[in-house]
Amino acid sequence: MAKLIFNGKSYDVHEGMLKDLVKALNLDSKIVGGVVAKEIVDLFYTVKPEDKIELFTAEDPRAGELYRHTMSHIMAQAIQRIYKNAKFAIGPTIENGFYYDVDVDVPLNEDELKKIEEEMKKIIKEDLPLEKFSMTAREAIDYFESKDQPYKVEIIKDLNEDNVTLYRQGEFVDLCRGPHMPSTGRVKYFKLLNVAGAYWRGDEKNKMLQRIYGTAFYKKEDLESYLKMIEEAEKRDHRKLGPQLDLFSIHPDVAPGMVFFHPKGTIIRRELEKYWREEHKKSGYVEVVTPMVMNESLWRQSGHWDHYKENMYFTEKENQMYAIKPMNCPGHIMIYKSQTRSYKDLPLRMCELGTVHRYERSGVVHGLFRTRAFTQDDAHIFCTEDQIEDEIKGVISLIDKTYKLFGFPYKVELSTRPENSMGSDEIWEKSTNALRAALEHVGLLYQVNEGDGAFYGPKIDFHVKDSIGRTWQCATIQLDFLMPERFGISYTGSDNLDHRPVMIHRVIYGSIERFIGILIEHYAGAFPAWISPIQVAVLPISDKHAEYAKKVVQILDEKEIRTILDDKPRKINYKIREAQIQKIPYMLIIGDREIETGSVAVRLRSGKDLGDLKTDDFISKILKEIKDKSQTSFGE
RNA sequence: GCCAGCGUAGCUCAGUCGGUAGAGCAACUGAUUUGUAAUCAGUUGGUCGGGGGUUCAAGUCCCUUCGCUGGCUCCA
Repeated sequence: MAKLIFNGKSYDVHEGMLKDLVKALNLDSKIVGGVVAKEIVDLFYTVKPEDKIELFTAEDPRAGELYRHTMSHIMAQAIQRIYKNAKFAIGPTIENGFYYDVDVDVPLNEDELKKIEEEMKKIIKEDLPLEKFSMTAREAIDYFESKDQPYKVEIIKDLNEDNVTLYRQGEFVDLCRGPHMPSTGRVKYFKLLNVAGAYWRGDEKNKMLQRIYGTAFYKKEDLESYLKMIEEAEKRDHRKLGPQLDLFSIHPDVAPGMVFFHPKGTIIRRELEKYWREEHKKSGYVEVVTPMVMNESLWRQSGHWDHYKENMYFTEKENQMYAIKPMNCPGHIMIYKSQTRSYKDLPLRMCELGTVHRYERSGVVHGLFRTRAFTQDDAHIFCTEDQIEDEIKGVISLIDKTYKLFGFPYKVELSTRPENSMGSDEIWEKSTNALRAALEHVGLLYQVNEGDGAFYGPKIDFHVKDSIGRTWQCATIQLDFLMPERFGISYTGSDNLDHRPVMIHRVIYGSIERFIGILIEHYAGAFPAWISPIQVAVLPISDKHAEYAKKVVQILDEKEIRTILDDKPRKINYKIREAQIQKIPYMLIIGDREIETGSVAVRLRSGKDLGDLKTDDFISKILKEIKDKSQTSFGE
C-alpha cells in the first residue's frame, strides 16, 4: 500500500496515477504535486506500492518548480504560435523564474517580448490541460525530426535512454521530464524580464541562441514584491550610487575595467584598510610591499606562465619580458626565500594590500565587482603541517569578526580534492581534515563541495549575505603544497633537517574594490558613521549663524570628525535636502536658539529630528559611535 | 570574445514623416537671510560616442568602429 500524506493526515491508496488517487479521495483541489523520496513530482506521477507521498498545494513554495516549468512551456508555446519556424533548446526553471533558449530568426526585443507575453496570457486563459506520455527514443527522434526541432533530437540522442517522456498542452508538445501543473490556467502571475544570448550547451563553439528570462509566482503579491526587489536592487546599484555620491568613476576609454577613486571613495577605502591593518597586527601578521612588475622567469617558475598567461599583462624592456603581477604569492615567496628560515620563525604570516592586474574579457567587466585591476587584502601564512589547523582557526575568527562588523551573515563551503590535482593522498587527506577540524572546532556549519578545490589544495570559501538577501563570495582560505614545492622553499626543523612549509593563501575582503561595491549596495549608500566619507554636515540657518557654525566645525575637525560646513546663502530646507541626498549621517542645524544655549540641533539622515544637544554631548556620542564602528546611529 | 539592446549638455530625459538640437536639475551671476527634503531671475553649456556613406538636407536611414547594459554552469 502506498501512502499519501496531506495536512498531517495519511491516506492509504493503491497504485495508479496520482491525479486520479487525489481526486478519488476528494482532497483539496489546489493540490498540484507531492514529494516522494525527496523528489518533487506532479499529478502525472504513477504511484508505486511502496511510495510515501507528501502532497502539497499550488501555494506551497515547492510548487514553484512546477508552475515555473509550466510557464516556460507556455512561453515556448506562445513563441511557436508567433514564430512558425522557432526551434527550441532547453527551458528549465531557475531560482524565482525560468528561461527558454530558442533559435528564432527575429531578434527578440522588448516589443517582441510584449507580443509573447500577450500570447502567453491567451494560453493561460485557454486553460489547456496538460498531458504526459512517453515514447521510445526512436519514435521521439522521428517526431522531433518531423517537427524540425534539431536541438530536441540532439538532446534525446545524448540522453541515451530507451524511453523518453513528453508533455502536451493544446497543440504544443515538448520533450520534458516534468514536473508540471495540471493545466495552463493554474499559473497566472508572470513577467518576461530580459533576453540574452546563450550558446547552445554553453559552448562558445556552438550557435548562439536567444534566451528569454521570465519570473512567475502563484500569488500576485509575490510577483509584485519580487519585481520590487529587482527595482530596489537597481536603485542600490553601486555603478549608479558610486558616481552619484562622488565615490569613484570609471573611464572606459582610458582604463577599461579599472577604477578611479575620488576623495570620498578613498576615505572609505582607507578606513577599511585602517581597520584591516589594526586587526592584522593584533593577529600577528607582518605587512609587506612587493613590486608590481616582475620578470617573466618568476612567473614561469610559479606556474602562472602555464596556467594563467591568458589573464596576464606583459611589458618589455631591455629585451626582457616582464609581467604585471596578477597575484601576490610569488612576491611573498621571494621575501620568504631571502633568508634561511627556522621552525621557530613559523608560522610566518605575511600580509599585503597588493594591487593586482588581471585581464578579463571585455564582456565580463562590471563596475567594482569585476575589474581588471584590484587590490587584494592578501596574506600568505607559511607554516608547518601541524600548524595548519590553528592557523585556519585564526583566519576564520578574523573573517568572522570582520563580517560581523558589517552585519553580514555568511555561509561556508569546503571544497575538496578535484580530479586533476597535485600531491599525495596523505597530504590531501591531512590538509582536508585540518580544514574540516578547524571548521568543526569553531562550530561553523558548512557545506562540502566534493572535488571543487584548487588543483594545489583544498579550500574554504565564505559567502556573505547582503541586506536584500543576495550572496557574494568574499573570503577564501586555500591550502597550497604546490607553490612551496615549485620554489623549493624550506625551513630548518628542530631535527636540524630541511622541511617544506605549507602555504595558506587567504583574503578577507577579497578585493577591496569589490567589497566597497558590496558595501555600497548593502547600505544603499548610507554608510555607518565610521566609514562615511562625511560624518557631519553643519548647516547654519542664515549668515549671522555662520560664525558660530564655523567654530563648531573647528571643534569637530580637531576631534578628527569628518565635517563639512554649508554656509551658502540658501534656505535651510535646501541645505538639508543636499546633505540628505549625500546620505550624510548627521546634520547639525544652527540658529539663534543653538547659539544661545551652546548646542546643536541634530537631524539624522533617516529624517529623525533629535532636537538640541549640547555640542560636547553630541561630540562624545558620535565619537563613541565611530570608535565602536557602530552599525547604527546613536540617535536611532 | 559572442548575441541582443542602448549611446543626445556634468546628471535625468524629450526630439513626430529626414527639414534651424530642447527641458528639468547641476554649474555660473545677481537678488533673497531663511528653523528640518528644492527661493526667484538671468547666463553658460552640444562635432547628437567616433569615422564613413546615401541625400538638396542626417540626431533621425545604411555601413563601420568604440563604449555601456543584460546574459553566455545550473543539463528534456
